[in-house]
Amino acid sequence: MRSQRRGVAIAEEATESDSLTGPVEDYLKAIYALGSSGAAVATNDIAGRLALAPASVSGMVRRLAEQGLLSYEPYRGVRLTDTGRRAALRTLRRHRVIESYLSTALHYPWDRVHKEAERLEHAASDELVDRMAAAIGEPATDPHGAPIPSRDGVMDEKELVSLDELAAGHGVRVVRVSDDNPEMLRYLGELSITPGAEVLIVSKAPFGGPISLRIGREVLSIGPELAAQVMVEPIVDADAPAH
Amino acid sequence: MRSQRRGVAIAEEATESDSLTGPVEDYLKAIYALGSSGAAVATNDIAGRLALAPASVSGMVRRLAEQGLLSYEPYRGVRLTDTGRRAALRTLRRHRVIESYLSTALHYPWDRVHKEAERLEHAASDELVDRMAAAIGEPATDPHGAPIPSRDGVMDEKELVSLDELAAGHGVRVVRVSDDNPEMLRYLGELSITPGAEVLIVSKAPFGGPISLRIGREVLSIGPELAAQVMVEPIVDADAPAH
DNA sequence: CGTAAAACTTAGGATATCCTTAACTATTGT
DNA sequence: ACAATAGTTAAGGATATCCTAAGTTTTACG
Repeated sequence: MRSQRRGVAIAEEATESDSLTGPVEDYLKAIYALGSSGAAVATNDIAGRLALAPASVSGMVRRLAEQGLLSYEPYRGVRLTDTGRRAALRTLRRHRVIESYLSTALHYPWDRVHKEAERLEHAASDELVDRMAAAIGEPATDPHGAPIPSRDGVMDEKELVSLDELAAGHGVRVVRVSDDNPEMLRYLGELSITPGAEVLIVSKAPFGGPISLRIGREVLSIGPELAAQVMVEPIVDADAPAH
Repeated sequence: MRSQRRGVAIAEEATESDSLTGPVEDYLKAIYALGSSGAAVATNDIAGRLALAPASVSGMVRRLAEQGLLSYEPYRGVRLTDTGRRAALRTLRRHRVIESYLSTALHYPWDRVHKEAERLEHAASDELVDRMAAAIGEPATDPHGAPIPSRDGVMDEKELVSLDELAAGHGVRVVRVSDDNPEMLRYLGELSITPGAEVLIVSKAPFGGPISLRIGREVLSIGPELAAQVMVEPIVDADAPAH
């Protein structure tokens, strides 16, 4: 596990404050997301997620390693360093606070917050993000149910199952949906499948067939592809917390 | 007045929607500001305002002319086209709405809104800016008193005098102060010299001496350099409009 | 365990933006 | 008319990011 440092004298520890470009922040976010399981992240997966050629990722990843944002052993994948993880979480916090703020304070429809936040997250100062968070009561999650990292980079991700993994009969609460497909979000919104909604799985047809759900009095059915995007947890009575 | 078009086939009329980079928007803002008098704007003045070498401006200005954002005759200065003016006013609107929003909705101190807006103005969508403006009641001016262009690019600039141009005895209302010097803004804030404040010019010492002002019950004095940054208008009784 | 497929890297370059210095040219003021 | 001022072109450099093509390493598995 020989370190990669070459002739370059200094490591240029990321200045922490800012100075990260938009694309770099995007790399870090992607690597964070892909590496949540703790394993090293594969070049190809990063390339896939960012829609870039694998060779581009190799190059960028080397630079990020030189900046101390991640550790990198050629052919073995990358892993964020503490500095890199902090930077990723800071960007994630920006993104999600901005999404929440747009939704709550400016009444943005939830299918459009992602795109706007994607641009603003690279331009907003920490102060702005903190003020936004304070103004809307320090929400714990964004409009799609994704947890918002705290100022000092702590985020608690729940273990969740997706709606298509459960058999008929389960009563669940929607916790989170994926945030980057506006059309899907609009559709889910129409169906009232939003974080917090309580859903009963009425039936589930085999071989990729439709899943029938009851939400309040409505009964509707969705395909497994859509169901896979809806993350849920078992319903626990709010007045009688587990244990 | 031979046109500059070279071998390049198309003129690529600015796509109107966006696609302007941050620096380009800054050029347009600068040219707009310098050209308010209607005259052509000198290369050197643009360079001075943006802290660039004059040669850099020559280069950029040629590109902007090719994009149809301004008209440019070498050695004769530049003038914004309608397209260019609209783009400049859009950026100005963004900047000032954002400043106002930060101040009103997020309680930013007025000396810090400029810097934040300077970054956000290049990233915010028109929709965001419009929502911000609506949320704070479509203000007519930003926190420093600068008028906010309307959605469709109309801005009414008043004729103003600066505080150091007036003789003792005048009663005036502060309309506008320059926005880019945080320390000055903090100081003006401490003195309650903010847009809307009513000020009586008590005395004015000659040869660049101090100007003595009464604001409410306070009497204070400031130097001419500072006074030159404070734009005022004569007080007209609000209940009895002029004429 | 050897080899083909998959994953990954390096080499070499293209592109896009914006900026600079140095040297030259045009305009202007006296 | 000519020096001072203003402005221009030429040539190139800094960043930052991406790509294709070709080669190398790892992995899967017969």
